[in-house]
Amino acid sequence: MATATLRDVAKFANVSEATVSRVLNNHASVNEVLRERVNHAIEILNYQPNRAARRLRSPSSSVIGLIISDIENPFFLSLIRGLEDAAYAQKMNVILCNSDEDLKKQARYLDVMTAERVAGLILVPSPGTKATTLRSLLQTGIPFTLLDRFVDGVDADVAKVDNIGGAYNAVKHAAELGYSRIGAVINSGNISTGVERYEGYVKALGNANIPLDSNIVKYGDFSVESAFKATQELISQPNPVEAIFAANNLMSLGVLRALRDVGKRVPEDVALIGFDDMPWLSEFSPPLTAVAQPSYELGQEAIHLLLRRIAQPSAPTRTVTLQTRLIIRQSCGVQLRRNKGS
Amino acid sequence: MATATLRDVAKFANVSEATVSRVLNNHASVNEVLRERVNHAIEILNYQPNRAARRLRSPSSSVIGLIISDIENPFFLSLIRGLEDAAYAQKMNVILCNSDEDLKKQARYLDVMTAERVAGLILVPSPGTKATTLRSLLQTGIPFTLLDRFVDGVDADVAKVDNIGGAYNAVKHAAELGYSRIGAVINSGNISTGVERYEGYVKALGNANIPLDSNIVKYGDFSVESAFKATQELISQPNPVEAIFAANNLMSLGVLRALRDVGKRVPEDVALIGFDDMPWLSEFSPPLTAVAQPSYELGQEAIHLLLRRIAQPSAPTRTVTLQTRLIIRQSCGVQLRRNKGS
DNA sequence: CTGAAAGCGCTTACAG
DNA sequence: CTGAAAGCGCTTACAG
Repeated sequence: MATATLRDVAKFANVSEATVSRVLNNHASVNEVLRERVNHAIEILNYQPNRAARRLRSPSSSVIGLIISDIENPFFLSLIRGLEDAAYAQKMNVILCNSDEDLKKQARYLDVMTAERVAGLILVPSPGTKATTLRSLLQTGIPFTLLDRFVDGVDADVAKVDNIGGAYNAVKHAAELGYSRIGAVINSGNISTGVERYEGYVKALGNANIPLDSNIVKYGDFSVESAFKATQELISQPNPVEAIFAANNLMSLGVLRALRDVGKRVPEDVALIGFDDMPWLSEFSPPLTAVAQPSYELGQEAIHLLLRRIAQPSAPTRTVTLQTRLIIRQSCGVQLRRNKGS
Repeated sequence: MATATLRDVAKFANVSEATVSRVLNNHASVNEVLRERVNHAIEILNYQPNRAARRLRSPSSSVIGLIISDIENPFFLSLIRGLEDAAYAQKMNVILCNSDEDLKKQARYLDVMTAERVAGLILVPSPGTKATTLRSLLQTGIPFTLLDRFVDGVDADVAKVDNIGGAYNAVKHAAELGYSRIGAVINSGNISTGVERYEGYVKALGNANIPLDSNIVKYGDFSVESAFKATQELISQPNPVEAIFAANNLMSLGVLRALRDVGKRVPEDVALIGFDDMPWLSEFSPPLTAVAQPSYELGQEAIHLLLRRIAQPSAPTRTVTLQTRLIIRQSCGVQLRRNKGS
């Protein structure tokens, strides 16, 4: 069943193609009779405008491209949702790709999106994304904003979270609970979130007059497995840690499992504070203390930045930083420590 | 910075547009010298082919559209991953939209996708999707397959899971543990998964000679909140339930919370068996017994079905049904019951 | 208010 | 092996 074209509709309705196009786009005043005839023809022929053709003529598109770095990471779930809701409110559609934290896939999807001539692009850059990559994206002229992570040396809009402050508060809380051997399991430094969360960790230690011991800072990628391994190394240190700061949700899970694996209880033997809250963390045993990110709002903010950029291509770029919130549950050992204190 | 066009490249390289196109598409033998010149020009001008224009001429596309019904539901995470991996292996790109279990959004994204002229479409139909909607999709001639859920009266390829069997095994397990008052919290009947899981529930009760009591079957949508409410109704019944079967992951969470809310312990007071496993269910307190779906494989299967359909548009449609697996942890009360038995 | 015509950026027979 | 030309399905000045 070959799809009908605008020309078919025009013939069927016995009008010019221009008229059909006008009806389609709700243009100016088209005679009511003709409009009816055209709409009738559209219905009969089951006509679907070809967006490719349309875009060729008038490059304004209603679709926003979103490249997420890891669709399997629950952190992105409500972020995507917030982003979509904000887009929807502006009558924009969003299409989503998953780069899988992989530079090659990211490059491919960047190509797909630019070739699709989306109206704008929102990118969560994969680890190791080069400034040059983004600069040549800039060259294509398609408006884009960076989400969650930024890349040094690229002048672009960024919607992110205060990672330094979030990590700082988490580790500060641990210090206030009386822990002084506080280890960290962090995603490695080729991405801004890892760098910043480490910075917050260091800052909090300094503030609490706890010396930084690089032996109890271990790195991984974003995965459960890498955190599992990192934790194994961490706890095999001669001088045992009392608490662990895990730099993201999946890594918290890895830490938890590694601890369990060797029979360490949380928080009795080792306390745990994670970054990223998830809806089901309170159902965990123990309920996990974590730094909650305003992910829904972050998604919304990305849309706002992008829309502003589309409207004013040469306005100065801006970075919007949203605050995090520490949600204290059981894994940090509050209860334990309070009891001890009293 | 206006993006360069193929014509610009042709001029710059001092060749015809046809030649540039041939180089771009790795066509037949182009003189090595010209090829070099063209490639050089492409580099210099930072040329990006306009996919819209290309598609207008030769409608074969390398992108597959995926419409997910709820991006916030973790069930879809590894499903998407499997789907993408399979697509990637075939050099196809997938773009994703979220219909949010909403018929209006679904219609909109269906439009976006068909207008984009994607090579094929994979759809997780939202509740209440009409057969007529899908039939007119069929009319457009764009190949599509249904994923996870099917719609009666539509002759299309379907990749799904054995929901009846999965629910049956879950409830059978409960019965074997000695529970006879087994309630259910199920997503309502306007979508195939809900219908089938209910069917499995009924079948298992029948098999165990437990009379079906419609007072302890409560309905909701897919959300935590709806399951929370449904559970409140359920446990306010005069004759209390001993176990609850929850028809999906988010609903399990809702059941758990509602039970906690009134101080009921799981599994001591009420046992719980859910549908859908999640990577972190074993970290729950108690670890949740659940029906695991092979979601990664399900995603892969959808791609295979679609690719076959694209290759052979008029081949008979098929339904591929994957088996589930019951993962027994603590929430069903195995331990409890075993101890009691011994 | 409506139509004829040009053109968006490509690809592909058709000649040569 | 290469180029001139037609055309994919639309939209938008330009006339009238």
